[in-house]
Amino acid sequence: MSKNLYVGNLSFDTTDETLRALFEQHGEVDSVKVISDRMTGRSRGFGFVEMSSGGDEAISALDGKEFEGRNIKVNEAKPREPRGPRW
DNA sequence: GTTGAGCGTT
Repeated sequence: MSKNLYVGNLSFDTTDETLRALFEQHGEVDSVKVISDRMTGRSRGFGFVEMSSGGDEAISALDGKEFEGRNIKVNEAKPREPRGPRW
């Protein structure tokens, strides 16, 4: 079973590969996605990590820890919401 | 700097 993790307060220098490398130290990373504003292309400062195992360990180990100069927040992610009525 | 997206038919 996989676990979906939310990672917030990320540095704007953080990428999907750096995030993956960080989480792979505590479990099996199934997929990583760093969120960026699709309109501007700039970083939003947060991302998501899907882990096949060790997700719980990664949360307790990486939550509140400093990463790339920023204190990151890690916890289980919630289902994605609709993008909106129309934009 | 805080909870993702797709532009067309998965």
